[in-house]
Amino acid sequence: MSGKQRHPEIAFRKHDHRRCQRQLLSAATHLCAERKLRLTLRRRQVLEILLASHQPMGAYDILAELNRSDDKERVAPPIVYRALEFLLGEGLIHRIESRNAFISCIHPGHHRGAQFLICRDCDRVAELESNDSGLLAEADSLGFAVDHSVVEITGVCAECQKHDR
Amino acid sequence: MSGKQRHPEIAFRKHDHRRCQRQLLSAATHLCAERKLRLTLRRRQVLEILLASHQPMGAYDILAELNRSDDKERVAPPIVYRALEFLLGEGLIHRIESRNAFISCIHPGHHRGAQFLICRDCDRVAELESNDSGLLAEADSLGFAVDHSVVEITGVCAECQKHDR
DNA sequence: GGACATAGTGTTATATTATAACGTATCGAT
DNA sequence: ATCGATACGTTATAATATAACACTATGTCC
Repeated sequence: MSGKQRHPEIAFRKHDHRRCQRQLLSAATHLCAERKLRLTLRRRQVLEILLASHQPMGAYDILAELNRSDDKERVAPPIVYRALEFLLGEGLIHRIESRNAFISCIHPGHHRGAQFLICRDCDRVAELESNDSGLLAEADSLGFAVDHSVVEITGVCAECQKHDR
Repeated sequence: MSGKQRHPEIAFRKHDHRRCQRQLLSAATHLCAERKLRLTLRRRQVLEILLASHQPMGAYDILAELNRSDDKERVAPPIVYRALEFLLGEGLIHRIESRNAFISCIHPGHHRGAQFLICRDCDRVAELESNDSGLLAEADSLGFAVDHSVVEITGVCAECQKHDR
């Protein structure tokens, strides 16, 4: 499988996003098949909406997007939240706590907490995979059993700094 | 000034909390005086409520607490949110993003982002002060200008692990 | 010490984010 | 074909947060 390595700062660079999207959706499909899970219509729709960009989206933005396409069916919040819950659980998306928002994962299926650089100008988010070992070691030395870690760094990305702020 | 050093895991240990509280309130008072800021009634009340424990509290919990004491005056959400905003701005409290909650800072006035260990059993929160230099270095190498960092690690504290879960 | 500008408060209303509860539909196994 | 389990659809509502505006207190300039 070629082209699978995605560098962390992909969101901050020009890239063939169509291809990126296709690959990630395909990865999700395979992952669900392997795990014998159902990537149902709603789940796939929500994932596709998130895959359309490397920007975090609020649940209600996703909802609006779902309701935009067809002018017939209107869908209610629980539909979206349930799909998000599933996708989070399988490591296909992440939640950005500091924004109450959700974003597609660029390393689908890796459960271990990622780290995010969030540009406050353009709102793009880079997903890093440092092993924040220093901190985890410190937790360990205090006898603290780590479940999950949230690391979200806000600032201004290189691109936006060029545009003079 | 004696007894000023507070170790990070203080929340997870028995300690003279009355004293801890008194010192932190006094530190806040001095800090506001130095900075020529007003630690008004509402601000002090909210800070005191947060200082009463090392546990994060939601804005509406704080509100309820404010409204409990006197049975006369009822205060509305903006009062609380404004006080919280001030206290956050001066580094007297922190926001725990993953819980939509607020907690008193054990190193008042230090603005740089702290790191938190959050016990999901007892809800106590330890405030660390690692320099998560690895991550910041990585941000830097991507040309990303860091503003603020959120680091929240959820798990089970040593104490709660003893109680067999 | 009165007039002014500013910062803080009080109040109402409302926006935004998230979940409870319950009935219906779909899927997969037998 | 039936059954149990999972997912969906729907209504209502909970929990968190802010907008907007009038009023009050504080500091400061003269």
